[in-house]
Amino acid sequence: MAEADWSHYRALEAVLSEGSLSAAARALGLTQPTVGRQIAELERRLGVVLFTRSPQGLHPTDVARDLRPHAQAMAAAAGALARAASGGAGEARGTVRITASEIVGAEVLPPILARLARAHPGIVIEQVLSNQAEDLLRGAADIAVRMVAPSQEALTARKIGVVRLGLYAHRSYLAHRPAPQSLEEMAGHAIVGFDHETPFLRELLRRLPVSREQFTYRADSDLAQLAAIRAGVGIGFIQHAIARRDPGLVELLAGQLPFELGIWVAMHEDLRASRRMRLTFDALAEGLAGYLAPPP
Amino acid sequence: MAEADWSHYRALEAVLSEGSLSAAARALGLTQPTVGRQIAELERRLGVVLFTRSPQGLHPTDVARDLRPHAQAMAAAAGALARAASGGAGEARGTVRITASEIVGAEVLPPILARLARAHPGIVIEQVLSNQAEDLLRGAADIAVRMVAPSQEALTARKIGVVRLGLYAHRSYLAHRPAPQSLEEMAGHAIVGFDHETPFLRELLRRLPVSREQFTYRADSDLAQLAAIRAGVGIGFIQHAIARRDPGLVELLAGQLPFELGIWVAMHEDLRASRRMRLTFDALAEGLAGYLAPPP
DNA sequence: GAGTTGTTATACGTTTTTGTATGGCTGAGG
DNA sequence: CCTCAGCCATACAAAAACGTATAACAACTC
Repeated sequence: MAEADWSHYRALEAVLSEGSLSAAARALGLTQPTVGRQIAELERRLGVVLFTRSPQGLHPTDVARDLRPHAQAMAAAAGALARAASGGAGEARGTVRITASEIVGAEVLPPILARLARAHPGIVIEQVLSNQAEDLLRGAADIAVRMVAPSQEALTARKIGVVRLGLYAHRSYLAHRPAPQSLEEMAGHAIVGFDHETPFLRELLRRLPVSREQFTYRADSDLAQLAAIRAGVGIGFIQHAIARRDPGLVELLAGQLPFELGIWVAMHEDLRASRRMRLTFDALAEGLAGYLAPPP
Repeated sequence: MAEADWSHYRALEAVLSEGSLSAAARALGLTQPTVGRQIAELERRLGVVLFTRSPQGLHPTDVARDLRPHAQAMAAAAGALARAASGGAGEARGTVRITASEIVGAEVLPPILARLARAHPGIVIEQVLSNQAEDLLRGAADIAVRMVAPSQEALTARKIGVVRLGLYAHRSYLAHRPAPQSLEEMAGHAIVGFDHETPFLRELLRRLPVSREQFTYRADSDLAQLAAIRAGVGIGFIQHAIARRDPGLVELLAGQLPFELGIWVAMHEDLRASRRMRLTFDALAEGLAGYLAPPP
């Protein structure tokens, strides 16, 4: 089996991600004929048809779909390598890629990262906001802030504490609908919730007398949900510390529905050797601990 | 940060593995000036010094050492990609890479794989014999036979059963030393054991009244240990099913020291879509079950 | 239906990369 | 001490890859 050029794998990954030769060429800083030739050469080397050509783009074959996770793993590793090289091990300089949930990344981390940036101007932060936790080992990110315990080995993880959640609605919603006074009264209300099944959602449905049909607003994006609650679309869960910032939000059934999630910071243990990784890890742990501490 | 050519990463991985530009060039099927230029270009792009040149080869800097795991991750993913492309998903054809311990790979698997090869001549088997279990997710192997429960997510694992171990020595050893009749009499004997600390070794030391100093023969290779016991060097643990094949081996303290290990077959769940992967997985599971079943 | 924007495919000149052929250097073995 | 085998660096010609320009086609907008 003739080992193919790794550059061709990169072209494959780009075409699979972007959906066409032209788009992949733009993403890679190359031209469309070049990417087209690389794909053709790769097909020749592998002895496999990867795409069916069409004027509105390429259509990946089953084989190409099978190859995609491997190509993405290569891309993740390549990114991790470039980041690792972006600063000497002993310097507070270089790039650090952080993954966190959308809520945490947009509502909680910014002030923490701002302090870090002031203290260490040489550190460049890249944020990846997603609810998928799968990618620390693959190198898609260096440090993760997660609401589930990191189960994987070879990870340095620290549990920071727990975030408490409560049910909230905006005044504008409560102007039309009386606030529920008990769990039972939730039955008729509009609820802002998730589109896809998640462990969090299953736990929620187990404890609340609501049905899926009551989720009158659904969005995969937690930030969109938060915005929807703030806009008065319906009732939903918000972290207390975030809800407190908006005086228009009213807590419902206070104390009747205790809900909390653990919060962890994790990174690959190999990265402890790097000063900027340790600094960022510690800044996140310390900053999140301050966020969790109840206000005076 | 100018994204570097992935081919240069490949050159970096090869130079780190092989130790010199010339050796890397041979491994890659290129020439020494080419690899040298690629490394120089990579250093320029990353803005980092990777190697200190010397007449007896290159010496990697600290930075290069930090980059190595990422480069290896890329190499593993590239290999997995090439294997995935080596046969259509629906065909019993292509390459499958199996990792197992040395003992299992050399003593147990061959007949199982021989049956598989007869039934499906299109499947090409690559074996990696090592005691490190870390590499299924990274793509360094497709299927693993392991003596520890696979803890990682995204893995399809099946527990086959348990292998029972016993203490054995060869007749030629017992000709000079009387066979121990109790655990206490083990104290003076020569023991064939492991060089490095392993979970297995710690468990062993906990249960046996022996000290590290009694390990008169140490080897990291389990196969070397097995050969040493067969040659009469000393006493050691062997799987019953393997020991039974050599009439010169005598079991010691039979029944007094029950020792067993679970055995699992695992692969990444993405690979279930491939027919040759499923076939190999099932052949391993079935063959190992037959190996574990006690003879009539 | 004409025009715009998207796509892939092909032809050709140029740039870049690669290989071959060197030379110089160090360390091991006779 | 000398030779030999390993290594890296450099010079130059050959080969491969790249970009530009262009054609052909589909879909969507006006």
